Amino acid sequence: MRIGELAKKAEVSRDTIRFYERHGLIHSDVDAAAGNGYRIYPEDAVLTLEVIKDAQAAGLSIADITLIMGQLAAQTAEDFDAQAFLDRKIEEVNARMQAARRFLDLLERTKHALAHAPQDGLDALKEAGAGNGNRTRN
Amino acid sequence: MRIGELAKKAEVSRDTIRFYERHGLIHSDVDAAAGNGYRIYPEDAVLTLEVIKDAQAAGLSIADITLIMGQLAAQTAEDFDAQAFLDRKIEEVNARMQAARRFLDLLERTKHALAHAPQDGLDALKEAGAGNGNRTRN
DNA sequence: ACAGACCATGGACCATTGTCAATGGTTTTG
DNA sequence: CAAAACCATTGACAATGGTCCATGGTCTGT
Repeated sequence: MRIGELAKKAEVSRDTIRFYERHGLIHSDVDAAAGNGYRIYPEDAVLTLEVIKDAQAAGLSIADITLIMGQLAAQTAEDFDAQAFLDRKIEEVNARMQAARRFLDLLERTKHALAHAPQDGLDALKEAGAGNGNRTRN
Repeated sequence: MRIGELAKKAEVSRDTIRFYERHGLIHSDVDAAAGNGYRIYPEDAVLTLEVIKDAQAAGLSIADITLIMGQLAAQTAEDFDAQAFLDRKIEEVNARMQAARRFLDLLERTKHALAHAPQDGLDALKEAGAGNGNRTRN
């Protein structure tokens, strides 16, 4: 499909697609038959773009995602590196999710505090870390 | 405490603390007694910095965090706005966590695929979205 | 055939989130 | 007391993740 269709389906801008392509995250090839220089993207590019969104939400950089999407394909034998890399990323994402969970709790406590005692909505923030046994410190 | 101590305790750089302060995320006042222009930070700034880290991991921008940390304190009566704002942020964080969870699954499947059949570690990526009933599309 | 929508390429531009360097003063410590 | 470590302020620099613009070609509907 052409870039506009892909952009619409994946709900990203054409420019974003081109940006990702420049960074090796997705690929296309020129429509040789048509000879107009237009690029053709495979159907699964939609899926790829959605995975990229998820990866970004998980806090990974474009560079990381490129490694995962691309370098993994080119496993010549350094699967050790790939495994280690994946393990590191998995840990990172887990850590980030735990932090996000803590923050979500805080937001919710703040919201309820605000609903029940509007005069000091900051109490939840002030007592952050108390009341939830989740925090694993250092 | 002074900036260096805070930086050490919260494990961020002095410059980061100053950056946050310029953006209204944390506050200090000049040590009037000493008269040397040094700034003094309250003890709970350590906690504040940790909350900021969590919030960032949850995907919030400095501007958002500033709103939550600061504007909430100044509830003059527009608690409606504050509630709505919190609700929006809570939803955002939830969405991001779900995305992160999806991506984490993908990473783990990729890892196992790589361990068991090194010749095509990309299979997990290719079948992304299949096999996990989590995805709520559009 | 002509307007309006689409495409490519290249480079400029932007916001966000810091980091670093320069300059000059203060405190601590051996 | 002198060096090392700390502090403040200002402003430049940098990486990341896009977005926008200019230019020029192509396609599609009427």
